[in-house]
Amino acid sequence: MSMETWLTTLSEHGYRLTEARKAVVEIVAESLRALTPLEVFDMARAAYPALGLVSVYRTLEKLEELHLIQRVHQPQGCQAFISASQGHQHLLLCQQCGQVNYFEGDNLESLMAGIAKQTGYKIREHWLQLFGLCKDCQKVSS
Amino acid sequence: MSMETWLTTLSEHGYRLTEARKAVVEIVAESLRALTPLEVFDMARAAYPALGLVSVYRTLEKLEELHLIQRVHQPQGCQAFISASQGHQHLLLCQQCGQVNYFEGDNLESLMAGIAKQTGYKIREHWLQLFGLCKDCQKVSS
DNA sequence: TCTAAAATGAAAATGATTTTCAATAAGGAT
DNA sequence: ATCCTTATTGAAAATCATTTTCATTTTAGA
Repeated sequence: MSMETWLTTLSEHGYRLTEARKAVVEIVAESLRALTPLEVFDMARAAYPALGLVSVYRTLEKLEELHLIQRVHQPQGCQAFISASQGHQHLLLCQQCGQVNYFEGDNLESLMAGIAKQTGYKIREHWLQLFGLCKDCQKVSS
Repeated sequence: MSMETWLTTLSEHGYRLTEARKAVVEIVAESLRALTPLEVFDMARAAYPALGLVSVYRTLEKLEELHLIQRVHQPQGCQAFISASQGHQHLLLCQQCGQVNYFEGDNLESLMAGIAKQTGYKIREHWLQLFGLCKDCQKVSS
């Protein structure tokens, strides 16, 4: 999804299109890896120096609320965000360069049904994330 | 695993057995749900009122290093810890009462092999967590 | 344009975690 | 049992990320 789609979505939900928001959206929508609020701040200030860190937090909050971005949980921390490619809710992260890939995990249904039966739980949500090395980083580190 | 096993492990790794540590270990080893440092602090002070919050942080750090506990990631936050039942690295959490269950996810191997083939990634680690309602909480909330 | 309301950035407040440090306590050596 | 080295402690201060407050600016619809 492109920057323009995000801006339209923000606008459609009654949020105004400001310079601060455009700068933040531009960075996050285009990034291939998960970024922390501070990283977004630093990168977005290149295009809009007056930007305040507070506006980064506030914009990320709204983008998350609109499901345009999602929080990425990692052993090193859970403050980073990445574009939320609709439908593909599972992540594959490169431990070297941080690049994020999405994949579908349909085969999980039978596993979850089995667990539900075994434990008596009613399962309502699941998280699956894979960590590894992308094609490029395998070359470099080996 | 019992409190005694944890204390023995700490000792075997050169860590001293202090009252502060015993109080923390007792609470965390016995808990069926993930606890935050502050929760551990409050609960452990019942047994050892002189306990400082700093010692809770330091003890949790060591228990994690020894793989006796693991951090639990949830939409609400990622500061809580639970006993790390060896071998069963996957979690099943009740969204109502917070109870944690463990399960094995062997069936994942073929899924991961498929993703690796598709994407060219070398997968080195994975996280799988299920969220839902335990048997008891299904009764209550319905 | 004009105007009401949303959004801003700076500064202060908050909350969690980490560091510093002098005092204490654990546990191996005696 | 006692001593002695050193890990560990709790309190206070420092740090760091995030949130709140607030006076000012900007947006977008009238």
